[in-house]
Amino acid sequence: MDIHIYDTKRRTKRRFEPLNADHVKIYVCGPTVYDRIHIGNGLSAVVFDVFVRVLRAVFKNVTYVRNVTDIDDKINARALELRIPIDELTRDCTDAMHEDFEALGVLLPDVEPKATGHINEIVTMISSLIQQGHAYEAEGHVLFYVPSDPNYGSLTNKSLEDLIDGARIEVAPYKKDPKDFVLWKPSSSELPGWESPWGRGRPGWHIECSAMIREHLGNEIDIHGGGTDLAFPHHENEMAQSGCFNDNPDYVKYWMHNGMLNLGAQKMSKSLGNIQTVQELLEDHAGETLRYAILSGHYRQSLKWDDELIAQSDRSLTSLYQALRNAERIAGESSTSDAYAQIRSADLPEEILGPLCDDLNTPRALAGMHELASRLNISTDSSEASSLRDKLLGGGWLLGLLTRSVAEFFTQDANLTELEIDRLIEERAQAKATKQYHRADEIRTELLANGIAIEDTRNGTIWKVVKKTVSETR
RNA sequence: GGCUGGGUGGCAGAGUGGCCAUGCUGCAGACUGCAACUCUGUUUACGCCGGUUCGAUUCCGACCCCAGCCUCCA
Repeated sequence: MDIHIYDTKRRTKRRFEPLNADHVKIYVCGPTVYDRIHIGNGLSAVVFDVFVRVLRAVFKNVTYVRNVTDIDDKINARALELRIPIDELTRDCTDAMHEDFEALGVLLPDVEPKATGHINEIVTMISSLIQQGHAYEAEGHVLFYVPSDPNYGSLTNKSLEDLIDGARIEVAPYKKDPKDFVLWKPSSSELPGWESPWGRGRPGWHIECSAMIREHLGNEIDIHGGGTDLAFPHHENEMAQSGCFNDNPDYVKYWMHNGMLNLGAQKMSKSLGNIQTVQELLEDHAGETLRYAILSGHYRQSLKWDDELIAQSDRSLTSLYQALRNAERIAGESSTSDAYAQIRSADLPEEILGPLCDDLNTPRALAGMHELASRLNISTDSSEASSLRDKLLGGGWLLGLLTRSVAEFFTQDANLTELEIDRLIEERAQAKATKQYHRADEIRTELLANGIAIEDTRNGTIWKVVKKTVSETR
């Protein structure tokens, strides 16, 4: 199946043709680790997680690299504030990030390089850029000389004049051109630093990615991803460095950028302080619910994040699990979508894979999931139900949803033990049999007070945990 | 100011030159002892103004509004 992706640089949707169909290479910018990640970071990770699942369903061999920026002035400041060593901070934050990603159903990338592990490669690239006349040393800094790159601005369609007009940054006196950006900067003795031809120092942010891409994927890659807020200046600068280094400004064949997650009318960002961490959201919501909420919008659009979105997502996700439960009744034992990890495109449901291949249209893919669920709910034939269930789970695998068993999903956070619940349900069944409906309703009310809702089916009574509302939680 | 991307029914959110998106919610029925679940049906749409067209939410143009980027950010 063909994949089409919107390419930020060409500003159009293009058919994806890999450089080498036997080996697809994708690089995505991960977070800077100095604190708990927020749900906006989670969005980016989830989006590219789904995209890589789709790539893997279509291509045999995919290498997915997602970096961790572990050297940065904010990290230094945060470590100082907490009075802990810098490497302890970045290690703890990276561990925490892995926990949060896992809760969101994000699989590990093939390689997760850290900037600090690539200093040699960084120094090599900077030296070469200096030699080629694209960079220069000044007062212990090495700067990229922007006017030396005829392609500068071509990723984000910026003219050099516009950049000067809109410049909000103070121009350091040692810069030859106000647009020049730092490749290497000096470190005082108490800051992390490495010896280099330009003295002890540390790399600038943009050069890290150039170096890690080259080290792990080579001089040319198929796809480069990240948040749209990284397009300028981060990716523009990275393109300048790598493009000049290789003399190939098109070393990235497709640029993909996810939209921002908004809290209220504004982008969620650490500098604005309007963030919700994944950790705190997980206190009240299942990671899978958060993932559904993220996928409910298209990845290039900004997503308005609020309690209503989460509540709707939770109800929608529940309806998918309910269909799976129906399937269990008709077609017998069910499994989780994890069982579909190795399945290739030909065996995955067209209803879900099709939309995902069309520039990762997750809202339409979810619509496809619900259409499958509806067909499952009206099905009475066990082989048909079983086939629909397989499709639902296959689609679930692509989206990273339906990873829990039906039993697990409906019994999450139960207040009573299963034994107690079963005993009460049995008592209610007897009350019903003898038409003591008052007692039967009493038991139902009692269960509900403990967060257990029951449903009578022709095969007996089943139960589930009802979600706590905000007022009940407090 | 420049550069991106948007404005769709109560909410979220796809999509299309003429026909059902989908989910949640509301309403009415079926099922049920009553509920719940499920099913069936159903109301309210495409920012504004022009143009092209037999016909535009969808194409073209102007305008208004929103978000992102132009500083660190996913």
